[in-house]
Amino acid sequence: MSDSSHSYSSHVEPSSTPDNVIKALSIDNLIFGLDHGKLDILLIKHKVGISKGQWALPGGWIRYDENLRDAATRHLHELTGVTDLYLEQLKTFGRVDRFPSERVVTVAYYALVSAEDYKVVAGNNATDASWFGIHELPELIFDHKEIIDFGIQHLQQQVRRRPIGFNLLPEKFTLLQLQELYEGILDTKLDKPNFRRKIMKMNLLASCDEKQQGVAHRAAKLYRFDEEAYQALTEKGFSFEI
Amino acid sequence: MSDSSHSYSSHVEPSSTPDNVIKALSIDNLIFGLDHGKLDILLIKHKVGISKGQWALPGGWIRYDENLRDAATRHLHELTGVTDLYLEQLKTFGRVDRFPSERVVTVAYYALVSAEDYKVVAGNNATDASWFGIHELPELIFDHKEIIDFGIQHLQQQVRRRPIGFNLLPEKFTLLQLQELYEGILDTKLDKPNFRRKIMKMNLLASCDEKQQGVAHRAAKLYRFDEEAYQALTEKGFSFEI
DNA sequence: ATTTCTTGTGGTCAAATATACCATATTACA
DNA sequence: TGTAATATGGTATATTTGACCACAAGAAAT
Repeated sequence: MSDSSHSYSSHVEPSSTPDNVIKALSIDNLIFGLDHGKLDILLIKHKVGISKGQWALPGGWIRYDENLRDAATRHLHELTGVTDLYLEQLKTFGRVDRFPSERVVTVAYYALVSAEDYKVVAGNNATDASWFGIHELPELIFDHKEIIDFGIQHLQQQVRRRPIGFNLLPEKFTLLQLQELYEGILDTKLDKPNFRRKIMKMNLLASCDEKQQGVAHRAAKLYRFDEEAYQALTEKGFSFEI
Repeated sequence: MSDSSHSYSSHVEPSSTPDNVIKALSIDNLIFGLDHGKLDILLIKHKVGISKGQWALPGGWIRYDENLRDAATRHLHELTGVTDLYLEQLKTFGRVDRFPSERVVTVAYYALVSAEDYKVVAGNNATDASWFGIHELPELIFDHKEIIDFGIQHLQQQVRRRPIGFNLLPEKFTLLQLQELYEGILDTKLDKPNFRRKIMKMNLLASCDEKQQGVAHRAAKLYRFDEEAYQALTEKGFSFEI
């Protein structure tokens, strides 16, 4: 691994900062996962630096010849093993005193994943990587708690207007799982028959012609999100809303 | 004026870049105005540097001891004379090749103003500053056109969900002005009676107990946006939607 | 004073949507 | 075979949306 892949936990010793990165500019990733209806966030522990041993969002420096999203993807992979997921820009955080002793502005990215689909392992620059419930977060470095709070608020708004919630579920899911997802994120109770009708009327779900296995009651049908149908509808001016 | 207030047009000669700023990180402001129902953007011409004589979004470097929004506000003031307005973060643009010869990431901010309320003058580091209709934009430096395109799309989405459109109007306005504003931004035609009812039902407008002056027809009532009422409603879970 | 023109304002009605609640079908498992 | 949990369909009512009509107001021109 080259020097420039060091996560920024090493940055607090200036001499160890790789010189092919943009100083004063970093990336932080906010990865949401869903575990039994509970919203989780992926955190890592830095291996070295002032923040060694402390929990943090997975992130690090940006290389001179690297686009922002590429840097985000790379750090996520190197720190947690998570790959193949689409990161969306959240916001840039730049309070003068957010980083100790130096001025560092960070661009935050976020994504939603099905926790069970992603194996999480501590990468080369992390001693630990794991999921935390949003109500059981440990102490975090810098302004990472602030980034998380902003991200949760953002998620609650976005999930109602864009079909991003599906990313939190496994590829095949039941309508009840989907409903519980929305109830979890939005912190409300929804009427089952009405919810089903609303979703089905959108024509965004494709039936898998399969049923749940091994449940102690009537098995539910499995559906998957039909990305193509969504694209087609979007071009016709369709707008998702829950 | 101190060195650090130089807009980044001077940055292309490295030796002239002030050293109390964060290199590789800049600000750009996207200021929307409304002129006779036409959406405008505020542009400036840099006084020096490689982009001298070319139109650009008003922006520049960020000082080490300066928060992002403060930097945005400062540059806007120094370049155009515009002051007292609330800038919102839009997005960060960081394509590797967006800036010539160096790697510069820029944080874009945006705001909406009533064009007639703001006198625009070229500041110390600009030879020119003026409004351009979004369909009559001149050639722009770097990726500023891309920033504008993203901003317009963002505006069209936001204007329907947040009462930000009012910022484009004078303090006192008529309902027809407001309707034309929405028709202009959203590029649609709206039914007058229905629009009025929808707006009035929100209880966000306070009557000024005044009427239009000097018009060749029945004078319309003047209203103003009731910021306090909006705050109160928001806390009760009200959500603005057009 | 009357006309004229543009805009403000109110009404209505059908269609679409949201919401609440009831009832029943299905099926894995004990 | 029963039971429990879930899927699924029905329906009646309130609310919202969208389209359209008609007329009142009032400033200016004649």
